[in-house]
Amino acid sequence: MTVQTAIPEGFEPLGRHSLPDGTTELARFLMGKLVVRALPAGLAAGRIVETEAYLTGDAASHAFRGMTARNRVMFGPKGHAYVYLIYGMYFALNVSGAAEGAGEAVLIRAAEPVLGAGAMARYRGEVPERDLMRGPGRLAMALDIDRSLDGTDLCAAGPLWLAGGGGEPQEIGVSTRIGISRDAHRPLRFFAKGSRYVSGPASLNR
DNA sequence: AACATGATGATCT
DNA sequence: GATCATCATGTTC
Repeated sequence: MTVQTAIPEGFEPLGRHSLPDGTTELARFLMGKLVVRALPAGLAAGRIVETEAYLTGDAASHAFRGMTARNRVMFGPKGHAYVYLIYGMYFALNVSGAAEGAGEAVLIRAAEPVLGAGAMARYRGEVPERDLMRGPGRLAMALDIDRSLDGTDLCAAGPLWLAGGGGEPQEIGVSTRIGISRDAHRPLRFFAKGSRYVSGPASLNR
């Protein structure tokens, strides 16, 4: 009989077949799902409350000028982690979304801590619980995510994966994306209306 | 609540 | 050499 770390009910990895085709659909689908991380101190998880889609032909996308060493995961099979360094100090977690061969991904911008907030504080410091995962850089810090997790299969129990979540359905708002200049008008950001755990200016979150 | 600024380094032109 | 899919801290309203 195999002994294995127990995964609590509801935190089991999503099957890849359950991920919708289409990266914009994936960005909507991931709202309310869980990001789960196996940390030395135990499992940590957050309920996703904010995502952004980066699509083919999208000048704001890292894949706009084709595949490079950095963005290669965006061109691989869906449901894998694309992790990159931004502004020289922070990491950001994306989920690859396109059919194999095209380069698309969903940026996970913010989440509501649901498990292991104490473990997250080890990497985030003494900040309000609300701010643990509010923003892509903060979320990556809270879950100790860096480039070593680039390419991780998010549909399998490992260091990092996606789970079903559940809980109350969220009302989803749509807005322009944050922090970009090219193709900035496109309505490709999704957020949980009324959630305190969403990042960005209040004016975008209505 | 809104805005300004500095930190800091890989990546690509 | 310019450009960032950001954050923390500061100032001003």
